[in-house]
Amino acid sequence: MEKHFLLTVFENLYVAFGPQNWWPSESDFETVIGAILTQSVSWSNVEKAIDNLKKENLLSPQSLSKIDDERLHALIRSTRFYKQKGERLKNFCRYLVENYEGNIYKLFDKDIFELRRELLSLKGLGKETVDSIILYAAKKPIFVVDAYTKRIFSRLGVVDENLDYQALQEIFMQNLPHDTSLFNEYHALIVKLGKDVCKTKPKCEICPLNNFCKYYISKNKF
DNA sequence: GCCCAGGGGGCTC
DNA sequence: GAGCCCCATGGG
Repeated sequence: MEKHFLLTVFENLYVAFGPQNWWPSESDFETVIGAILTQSVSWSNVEKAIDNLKKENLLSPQSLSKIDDERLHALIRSTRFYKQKGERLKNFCRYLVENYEGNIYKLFDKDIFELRRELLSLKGLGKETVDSIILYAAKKPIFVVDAYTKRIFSRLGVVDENLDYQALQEIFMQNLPHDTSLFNEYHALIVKLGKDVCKTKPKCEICPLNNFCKYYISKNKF
């Protein structure tokens, strides 16, 4: 793959959809909470939960680390696996309070890969969630991979559809400048394209990438 | 009624 | 390491 290709795709998406303004939140701590709550659920479900937490003044590491389970479950029920997610939130907040005085910037103040390893060691934080936290909350340049990334770029014919997370991430990291705002906008645009166009049943007619998508050129191949 | 979301963990083989 | 199941709401 030519290095220029990934930038060309980005430019086409940006022209078509414009800036996505991720991550929608009032604070970097809120971004972390959103990253955990949005695991396998649409963002509209997450907004309700975050609004609930705000209304009750609970959106802080100190409050969430010691909140009653039943109460938390009720507030974040809209985010699907709410018992698991409740525990994940409390786990993270407890860790933050005990090790960093509840200050995420003290947690973030380290090398990008050291931070990644540390976050990955926390239960309930996998690769995608951790990379989202690093990119959108800590604002360090790491490329976030998700199911849409795999689906879209394998259909474009530039990556193997069986590549794992790490391999796919390396392709983007090796072929793009390590720029936080580029990675921010690129991932958001991929999600936008995935949601609106490139679903299981794609709408190739309205896809801004259709002139170089192999799926579009020979549909019966897939 | 169906489908699937801005995943991760645990288990089996 | 891959394949499967579990979790368990809401919008189209």
